Amino acid sequence: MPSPYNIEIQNNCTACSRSEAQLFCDMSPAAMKTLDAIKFTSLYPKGSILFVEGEEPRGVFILCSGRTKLTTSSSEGRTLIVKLAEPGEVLGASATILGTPYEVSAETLEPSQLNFVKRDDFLRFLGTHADACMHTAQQLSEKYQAAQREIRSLGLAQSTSEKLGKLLLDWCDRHGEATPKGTRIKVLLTHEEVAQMIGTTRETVTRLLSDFKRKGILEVKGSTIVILRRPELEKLVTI
Amino acid sequence: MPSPYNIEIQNNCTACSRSEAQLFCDMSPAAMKTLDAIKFTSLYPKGSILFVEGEEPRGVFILCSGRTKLTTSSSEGRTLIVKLAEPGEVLGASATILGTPYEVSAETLEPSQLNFVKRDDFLRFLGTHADACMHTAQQLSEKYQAAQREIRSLGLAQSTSEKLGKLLLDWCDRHGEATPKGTRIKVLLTHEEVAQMIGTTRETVTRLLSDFKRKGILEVKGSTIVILRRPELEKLVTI
DNA sequence: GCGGTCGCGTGACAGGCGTCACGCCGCCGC
DNA sequence: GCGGCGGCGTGACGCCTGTCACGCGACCGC
Repeated sequence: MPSPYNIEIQNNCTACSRSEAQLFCDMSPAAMKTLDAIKFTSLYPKGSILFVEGEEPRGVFILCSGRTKLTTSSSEGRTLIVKLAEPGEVLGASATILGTPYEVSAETLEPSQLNFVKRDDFLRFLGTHADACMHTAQQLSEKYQAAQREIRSLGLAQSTSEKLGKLLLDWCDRHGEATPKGTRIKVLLTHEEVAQMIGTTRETVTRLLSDFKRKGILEVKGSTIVILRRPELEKLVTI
Repeated sequence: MPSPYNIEIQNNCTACSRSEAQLFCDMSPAAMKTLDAIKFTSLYPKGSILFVEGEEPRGVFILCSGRTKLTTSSSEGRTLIVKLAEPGEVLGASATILGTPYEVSAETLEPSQLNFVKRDDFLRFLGTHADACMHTAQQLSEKYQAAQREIRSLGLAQSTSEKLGKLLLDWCDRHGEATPKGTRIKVLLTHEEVAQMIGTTRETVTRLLSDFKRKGILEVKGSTIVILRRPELEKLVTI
């Protein structure tokens, strides 16, 4: 069956093939059944805004497929990309659990499938399914540790090139494809967005990438980057 | 009974007077009883190191009294103070839950009472007491949100004066005492440590505080600061 | 009393990077 | 084809702030 946005819809968590891999998709059959009953599955086009920083928490979004960027903005309009969320992650959990406003905004970067669970349903779900609660605690622990790494990177880096280098190394490790020449990564973000990930400006990102090219550390072809000399890059990143 | 370090020991969580106020100290009687059975209460002098970034997780520390600083360090020896933990907080929970290395180091800033719970005991405790698991999820949510605020502050601030201003306003709201002249806060950190909280150097902190004094925004007497013109300070902080 | 240590204040200097400005290229709709 | 637009490349300039250096006062142990 053809579906909008060209992605395959998975309507049934119990039968979802991602079960083994993803943290939140790996629970007892009873919990899965309850989750199936209270969730609302939807497809969102690229650029959909799931929730906005400061809103009262309506509930959680479970990311099934696609990628979502989590951002926070200053009153002057500067934006920081806090995290790129990937399938299996739960978005808005902390705000939903505590009843405090969403602390970040969430926007899909690609056409994505998400399961929405209303706040009341989610809290009742956690209260009645011990393993779901435990899974949520694990998810929150991971989110906390990821945030901690972000703090390290933002707070301890000596220079912007260090931050950019670290980001590239991160992407290599998580999405890189090995090639004879080096590791290839596909950057689906604009320079502007890369800048927002490391708290700098577009111009600086452009200049640093040119620097790296000039030094023979990497190669840029359209939206793909090939890291030619990883050791050189690692030398720059001492965090 | 006189105790070491001049603080009052509370050996019994069930009878602890902090019960109502603190998140983790407010659970069902059954859970409290179990917690009492598995915890080890100790007093630590100022400067005690509870755990170090990178260590395998031995378990969690529940902070009963005193303050603890959580830090992370770069390979070059630069240190960032990630958070000042206060009574009622659980330290090391995320690492303990996930079985990953502690992501920060913890060191007491004052003589402190802590309850230690071994990893196995803690995990079993969460598995068998639904409300304890829920409380932990709430704790983790709070820690995550605090980390998120830290990211905002580090990543979106335009200048160091903005970060210092924000820190001072934070302290005012949380520990400030109103006086006729303004809000008085007691800074129990050295300039060096303040610098480590906002990712800058001691000299810059000294200079900025002098600036603020010169502008009549605040007054420094030893380790106490009186904020005289809060609106001025808020104008500097636009995050 | 006195040397050592620790925390604070301040000056000089260099350079990284944010800001502004402009030009180029590829893509899209009409 | 062509105008508009979004994304990228690059130059000039200036400020913030990190770095190094030195001095001063407070406190402590001997």
